[in-house]
Amino acid sequence: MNRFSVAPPPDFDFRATVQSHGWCQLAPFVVQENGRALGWPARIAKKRLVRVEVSQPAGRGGPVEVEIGGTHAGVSKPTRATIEASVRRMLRLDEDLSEFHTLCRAAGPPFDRAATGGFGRLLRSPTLFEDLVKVLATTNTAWSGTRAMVARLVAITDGVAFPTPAEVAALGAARLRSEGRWGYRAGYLAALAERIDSGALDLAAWEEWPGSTEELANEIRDLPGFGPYAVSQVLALLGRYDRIGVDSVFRSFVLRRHFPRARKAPSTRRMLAVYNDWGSWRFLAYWWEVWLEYQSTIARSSSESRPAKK
DNA sequence: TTCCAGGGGTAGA
DNA sequence: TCTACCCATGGA
Repeated sequence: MNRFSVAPPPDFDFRATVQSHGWCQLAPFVVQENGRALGWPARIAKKRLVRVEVSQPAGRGGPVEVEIGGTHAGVSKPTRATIEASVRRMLRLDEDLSEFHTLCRAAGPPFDRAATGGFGRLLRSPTLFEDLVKVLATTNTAWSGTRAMVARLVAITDGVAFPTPAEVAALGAARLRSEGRWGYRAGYLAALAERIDSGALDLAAWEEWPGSTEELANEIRDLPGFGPYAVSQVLALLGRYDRIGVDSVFRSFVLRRHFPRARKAPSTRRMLAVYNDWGSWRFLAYWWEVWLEYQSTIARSSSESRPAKK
């Protein structure tokens, strides 16, 4: 049996999750038209890969269908369990967003639509290591550079699936720089992989962190190359939304949306204060506004490019 | 060639 | 804690 389904929470929306941010565009993810399905090569044993594709054919609230390809034999129960765990992590099927959605309904338009649309689940990678690497690849580079760096990393290591920490560590900083073109980030990437591969850093502890966000943030901040922006992004991927990573997207968006008439850009503190009332849900409130603007941009460009009806 | 991106690091106030 | 400043590097 190479196909099974997973019951999601009633408000789960597959497309909204897949297209929640840029992750679906990064290798080795393959996204089907308009986020209908998401595929990736999954490692089920040291040397064994299968192709996994997930979708939600029945739409919001319907079952998530998981199809496993690239193998003639049926997959074993443990393999299926591994893949289901990955799918749950990536789509955040176990995350409770009811408090955020309650706040969204109370806030009125346009936030109420975040609740009805099942917004708030940011797509993750199968592993936290992969998420950390991808966050590092977003620092101080254009989005096109991020995509290229991640694609080259996959190409020069595993070639198909996202590499393990051991594979990245074995490559070393010099080749990550020369072949991966990770620039000055190459040293950070190699150090991260080595710390995990050697057992000095246990990412499993971060997934189930019992302490405060502050403590977890300090742990992440200890990674070379992870400054305030990257720490906040990782926290959001770990389900902690009380901080907003200040980057060029944040600055330009908040200036445009909340300070349209400002002669000079307000301070970072003033920009962040826009979302203070959202407390532990600041990041999702901010990202919902960004997401709405992005969706309207897409809608506008597609209606402009659509030929006029005769 | 210049400019800048989904910044990081550090010093000094 | 905040600001100013320098640094890095590939791609448009």
